[in-house]
Amino acid sequence: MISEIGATDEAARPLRADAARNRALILETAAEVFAEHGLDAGYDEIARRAGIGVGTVYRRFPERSELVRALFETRVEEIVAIAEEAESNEDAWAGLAYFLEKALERQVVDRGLKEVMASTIQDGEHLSIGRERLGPIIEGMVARAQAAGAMRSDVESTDLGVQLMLMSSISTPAQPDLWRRYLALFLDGLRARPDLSPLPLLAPADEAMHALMCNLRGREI
Amino acid sequence: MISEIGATDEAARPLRADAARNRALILETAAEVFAEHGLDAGYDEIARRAGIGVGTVYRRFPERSELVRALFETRVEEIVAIAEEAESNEDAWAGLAYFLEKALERQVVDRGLKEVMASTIQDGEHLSIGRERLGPIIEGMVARAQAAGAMRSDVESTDLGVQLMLMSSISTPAQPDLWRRYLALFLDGLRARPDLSPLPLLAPADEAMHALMCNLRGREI
DNA sequence: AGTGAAACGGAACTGACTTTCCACTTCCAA
DNA sequence: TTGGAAGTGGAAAGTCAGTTCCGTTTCACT
Repeated sequence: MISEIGATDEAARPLRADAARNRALILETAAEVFAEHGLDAGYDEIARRAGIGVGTVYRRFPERSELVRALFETRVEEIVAIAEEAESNEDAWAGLAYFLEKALERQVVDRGLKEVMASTIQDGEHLSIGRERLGPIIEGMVARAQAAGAMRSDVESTDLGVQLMLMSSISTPAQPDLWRRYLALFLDGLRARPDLSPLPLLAPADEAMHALMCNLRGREI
Repeated sequence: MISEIGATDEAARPLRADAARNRALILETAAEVFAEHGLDAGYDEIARRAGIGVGTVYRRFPERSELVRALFETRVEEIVAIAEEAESNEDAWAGLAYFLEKALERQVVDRGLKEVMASTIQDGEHLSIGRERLGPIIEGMVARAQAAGAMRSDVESTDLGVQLMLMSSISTPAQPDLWRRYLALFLDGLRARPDLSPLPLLAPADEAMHALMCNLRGREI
């Protein structure tokens, strides 16, 4: 309740001009670094690229999770928004395909986002956003696509989650879009067909899916 | 060309009895440790579990790659043998499914093996085994399965390699066999169908597939 | 302009791992 | 049985990334 300049978001005391400038610089640089190296990237790499001291980064974001939250909250929201947009498509199958494509477009090029999406539940106290909201939306679309006879009836929404995370690693410098090939293949396998035998085993439960996602990129919690 | 006891494999000078005993113990223990933690597991963990000193492990296997080779050469051969067995199946589609299943059964429970299979080319000078021999066999089966009209004609053998590596990460403590579900789904997507649109993009080249596999589990080279 | 609080940079510290080294033990051949 | 080469265990040294600390600089307010 004090002044106007440099007050970035949560606390009440405004930052000094140089501090605010550096904070913005850190966010900008960290976005790049996390995209390349994931959420475990060293603060010193961020500092080096930003041309500031490590101490400055630590002072502004003593907890890594604060930095992660500041960077990825809106990115996760964006993906939720994509899901909501997809949901509004009358053709649920098309909606699902759209969601998978747009989500992958984002996750493939940003390793940090991929890791955040793989957590997005009780990650400390942060980012308990994504999956809780995404889950029900995907579930609804899956149910509608199955009811419409477009999607085989023995898949569940967690199956899509698992495959989404797997496909988000499929990219090489030579063929950055390679994931599109496997998305197409996956979607073909998802279609309802008269002659399919039912899938073996149960679809993973939500927590199982989460555990799996964490495994996929070494990250704990 | 000297004696008989304790001569383990390559060099000519035999090991002393206690050294030979420890070497066997190291191999036995390292197999476990690598299966759990992958090829980068610390020598100290191996030593601790074997109840010997770290120095002993370093003296016997100064280069990690020697240890890896000693442990995994036969395991890789085993997988090549599975491929050859699969190849002998008149029904190429069934052969491919058999190969994927048996290879996954082995890779899923052994993180070390998974990593070795992801390299198996110019890994130092070692283990230049697997893919060079596996590649042509899979290619042949794919071609035959396509000629027989069982498999869609727009997939290639490298597509199978990519998916094999991805699926080998799908396992949770609660559902260790979960990969079987996604293998079934993948195979369904692989079947020839009159109504499929062709897959987008080119299948990855051999080196692209290799680069991808390395990415998948942080391991370089 | 002057002053004190805030912020800065980067050297120093920390702790986890990896590797080497060496005083002591074990084996084996004479 | 004994001499000495081979082998052993684990402490010490070396690495390396992550974090803290503090002398110096910058800012904002008077």
